[in-house]
Amino acid sequence: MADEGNQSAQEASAGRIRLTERQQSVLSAVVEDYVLTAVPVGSKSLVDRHRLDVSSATVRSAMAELEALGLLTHPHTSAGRVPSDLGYRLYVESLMREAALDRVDQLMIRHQFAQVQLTSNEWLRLAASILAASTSSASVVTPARSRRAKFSHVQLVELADRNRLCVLVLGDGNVNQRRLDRTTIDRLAAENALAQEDLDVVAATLNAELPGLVAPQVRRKIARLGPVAGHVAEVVAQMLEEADGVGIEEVFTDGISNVLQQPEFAQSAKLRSVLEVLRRSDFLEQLLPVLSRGQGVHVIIGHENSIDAMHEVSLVFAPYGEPDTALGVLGVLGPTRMSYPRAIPTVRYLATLMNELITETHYGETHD
Amino acid sequence: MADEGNQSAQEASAGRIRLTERQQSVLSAVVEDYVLTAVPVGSKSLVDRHRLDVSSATVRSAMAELEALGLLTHPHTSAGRVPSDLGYRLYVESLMREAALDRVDQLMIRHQFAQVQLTSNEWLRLAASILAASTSSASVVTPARSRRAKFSHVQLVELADRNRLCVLVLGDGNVNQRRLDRTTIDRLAAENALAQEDLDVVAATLNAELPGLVAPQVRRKIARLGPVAGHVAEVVAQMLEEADGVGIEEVFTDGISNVLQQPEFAQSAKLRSVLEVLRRSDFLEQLLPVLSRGQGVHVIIGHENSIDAMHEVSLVFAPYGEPDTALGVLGVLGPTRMSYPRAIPTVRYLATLMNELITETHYGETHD
DNA sequence: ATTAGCACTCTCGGCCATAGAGTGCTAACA
DNA sequence: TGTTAGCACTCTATGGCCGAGAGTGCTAAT
Repeated sequence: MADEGNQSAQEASAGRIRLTERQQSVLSAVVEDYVLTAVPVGSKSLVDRHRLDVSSATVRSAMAELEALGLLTHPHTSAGRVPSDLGYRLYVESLMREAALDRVDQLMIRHQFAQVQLTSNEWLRLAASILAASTSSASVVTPARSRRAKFSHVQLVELADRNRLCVLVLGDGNVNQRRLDRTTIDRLAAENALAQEDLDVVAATLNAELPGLVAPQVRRKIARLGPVAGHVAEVVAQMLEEADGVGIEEVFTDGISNVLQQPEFAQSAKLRSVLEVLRRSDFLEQLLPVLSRGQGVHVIIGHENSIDAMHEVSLVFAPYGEPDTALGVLGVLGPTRMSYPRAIPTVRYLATLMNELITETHYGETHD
Repeated sequence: MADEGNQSAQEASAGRIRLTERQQSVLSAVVEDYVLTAVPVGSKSLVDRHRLDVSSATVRSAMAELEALGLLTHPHTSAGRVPSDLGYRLYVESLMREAALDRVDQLMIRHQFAQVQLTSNEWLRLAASILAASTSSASVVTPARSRRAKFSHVQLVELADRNRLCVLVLGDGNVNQRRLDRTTIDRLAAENALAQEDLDVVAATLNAELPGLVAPQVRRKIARLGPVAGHVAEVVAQMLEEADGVGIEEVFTDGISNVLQQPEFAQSAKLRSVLEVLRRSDFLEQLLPVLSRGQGVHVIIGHENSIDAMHEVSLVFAPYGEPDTALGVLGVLGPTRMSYPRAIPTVRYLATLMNELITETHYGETHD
């Protein structure tokens, strides 16, 4: 029930597997115990913890069946059972009872956003921080960006000396800035257009001509804008092109130390490669196909991930924003042995919350 | 010779210690070997590596003397010697032969900055990335910020629906943005001033009245600006106040996995607390006193750091920018066993480079 | 279908012995 | 007097060994 895209190429399907009542409850119990303790769980301790009214022998045979189905594994002959990636998958898809996020948690989260008037970057930072804290995992949040940046507004600002700043507001509400380069400055100087008043005139021209346009359209207009405005429009076009290419380098991360804490990453070498990937763009490209699969929370467990370095971790994340205007991703990264029943509702809630913030949907002060 | 602020309260002084020629070369050799191998270095292997034309017994006695002075330590009776924090300090201050950064490295770094037209945030990101890569440590870069944010320019932008964006350019060239809150929007709506033309008028008013002012001065002017402009000025004042309080939450970090790689952090628990500190503001407060001590590279080794979690790491960093207008910090964080002869020139070079970028000093295309 | 019983397997911790690295000391030496 | 060779000593690291404990899988009984 957790996932709407469960038949995808990369999220292995556990759809075909039919389990008996008993197998289901044993698998659930194993997953839950293992998530909690990080220790392979044996038949004896299982019946102790979960008041199953059967003997350990019965559980043992159920475990053997589950292992034959590829849902559990055996670290070694005389150890307890550990869920396999497929086991987690089945658990997430059909065993886990998923509830909406706790009312109290919802309020607490919402409260933090209401607390301060934040700029959009700080929303992202806050979202990352909340995700990390309330799932005890690492979190990742990307800004919501339009796939094709549109011009909305430009402003040119006089700074000290010969420095002039170009502030560009995009159609999705994001703001980019860049200092004008020397050759552009020279051009402006040649036309005697370095003073703030002159800059305002240039900006006004662009603001009249360019709104709604994407980079190539701006480029096509450059010739018609005259030498000065045209030169600035060139800069604007460059900025739009850059904005198109990205959404990647601006990733907000938090809670890495939460993951370091987990016993499976005690010998830090494993996490190292994961961090490496997190920092680089590869990993977001990995998420892109999922974005196209639309709304909802997506779960990628261990080896389901196409990136080798990510074979020991799971991702729970969701897109937010609106596909046509501005789209971002947020989610958490933890060991495969993470608490999916906790992570999934949290990610879902944060995604809807960010949706609201982005579209400013909360007309009234509805605090729930 | 490395440090201009070596007599500070927190950087323990090794100034009083006089060493014989032999002691000096032994200490240097121990530090250099240990930095390289991470293994306690014994008298025998020392004479082998560094063609010292003395016997191991001689080295042994020198080592014993250095240990008595508190410059070397003994993990246990029959292990080799390891430099103490004080040992590193002495090495850094007077033994290490410090050269400027390699010409080739300088060019490579400069080339990367010249490569693309970057926005200022991407400069910071790039600086962090370069620092991390070329010192194999974690790096930290904060944006250059004025301690008192000054108003320079504001722009109000119409977005979709009832969303209006306030873009504020500060005196130091930084740009902040914020979506106008509901009550401000209502106020504008009441005065029928939601259209872009009306917004431009409001912005023009503010741009005429506020340039150069800091937050409290803006507050004092609010009453005189009329209902609409006054309300926006209120928002501007808030934004200025926030900008005053910070410089902290915006920290660019890179290369954490470099540090994870080091054997001393193999069992990740140690690094965890360091990361925790890095993420939080405490650590920058720690650096603030150093900023006031002025230009130059500063080194804080292990226990010299007042933060407990940092007792196993060293910091090498430098301020950049101009004290009065915009000031930032950049540097690296690594195990105390880091290569100071590599880190110090690199940090120094990056600081001067960022200085140039910030003041746009490179008038010509001087590529060296 | 479930369970009790049992033999079997494997890990983990402790223990011991050994090898090796390195020290500190002392006595000889230049 | 500073340097060196030699030597006894100490401590770690490694590997082998053993026993305890946990857990399984199988079988026979219910």
